[in-house]
Amino acid sequence: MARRSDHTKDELRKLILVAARRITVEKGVDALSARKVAVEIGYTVGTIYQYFNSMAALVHAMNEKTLSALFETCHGHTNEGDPESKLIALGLEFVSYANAHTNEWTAVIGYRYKPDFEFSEAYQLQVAKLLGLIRESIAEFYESNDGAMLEDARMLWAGLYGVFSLDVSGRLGAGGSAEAIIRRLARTFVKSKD
Amino acid sequence: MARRSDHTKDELRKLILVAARRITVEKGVDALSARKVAVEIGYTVGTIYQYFNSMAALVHAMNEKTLSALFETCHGHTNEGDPESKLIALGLEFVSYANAHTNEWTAVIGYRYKPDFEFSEAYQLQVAKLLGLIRESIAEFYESNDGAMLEDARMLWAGLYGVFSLDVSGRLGAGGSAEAIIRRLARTFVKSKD
DNA sequence: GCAATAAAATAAACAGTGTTTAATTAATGG
DNA sequence: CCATTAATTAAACACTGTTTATTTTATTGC
Repeated sequence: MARRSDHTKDELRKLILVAARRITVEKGVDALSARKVAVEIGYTVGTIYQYFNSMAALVHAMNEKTLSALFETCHGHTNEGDPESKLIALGLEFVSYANAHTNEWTAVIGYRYKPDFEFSEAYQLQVAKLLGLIRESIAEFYESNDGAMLEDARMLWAGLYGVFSLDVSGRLGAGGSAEAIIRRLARTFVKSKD
Repeated sequence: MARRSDHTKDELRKLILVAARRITVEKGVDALSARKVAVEIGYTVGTIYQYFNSMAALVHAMNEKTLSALFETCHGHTNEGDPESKLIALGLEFVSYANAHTNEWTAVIGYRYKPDFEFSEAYQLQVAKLLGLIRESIAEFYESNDGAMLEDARMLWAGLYGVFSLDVSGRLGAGGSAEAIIRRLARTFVKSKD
């Protein structure tokens, strides 16, 4: 069997990504392998490599979609009230998404790319969009074109990132709750702006 | 060759850990394997498994030592001045350690244990000690036995953790500097306490 | 419609991985 | 010195990512 035309290139690419996601969701990103994907879609390993140069590239593409899904979930749900409420709402959305999609999220924050791996434009855009959500929620503290806003947003992003990294990997330690920390983070930040 | 007595059990355990660290430092934790360790110390794979139940257990033991080394580096260097200075000093020590020992640190924050893996007492103690450093640096804001101190310390720990997770894995994004974020984090926190 | 070309898929291989097993050898206790 | 016990090995199993040559099909030009 060779050069079948069961699927167009686009379809096949999508098939691969869907299968990779299913495996990741069910068994975790460590259980993801080219052969398993191939079997699931009824092709062989070689075909996977025609569409993705490496497993890292496949994971990367999958992760980009995960980020995009997170954005779509949060977008809109976090635009009401004062900055503190908005920040908390956003943070809690993040964490609840991370917990509802543990394995996918573990892939996003935990997959170790080789040092020379280059993140795609599309991927970086998704990250920027999430950062944008944070910026929106704190915008009223700044005049337009205030560089401090971006830096504060980055700080908050790092804070949130730390929380759900620790949370998802079970490293928060006894007694620490992601929700409590996020509330405190938002509270602290807003207070500092008085 | 079997049952040699070239080394005592303790020596051998240490040999394994040292070799594992060398490989991790030089090539990264992804290049670490039981066989490579075995070759480096002149034994075979099976022997490694007599001392560690799994690769995860070996990495875990190595990581514990990395945390301990970080603590020793930071301890003492961060006890002068106002809380903001202390916090910044501590954060910068963390990040500079992480950058000077990228591969070891990547192993600490990036190694994915299986969901049922249990962290050792000793390991959790090391984490607690680092958290303790943060608590010390902010202690003067609280009366003794104030539960808020622990929660604030956890929040700051999450923030720092986020910063060097993003930093070490190159995900801070263009223009973001770990140092700048840490300064801002400390500044923001202290300001919220006015 | 048919031959030449290009493209997609496969099969098979390579060198490695974590982990387990039985067999072997050496040190130890009597 | 001999039986026992414990440490070490060798070998195997079922995987992994990745690359290669080969096969088969679809597409193109005539």
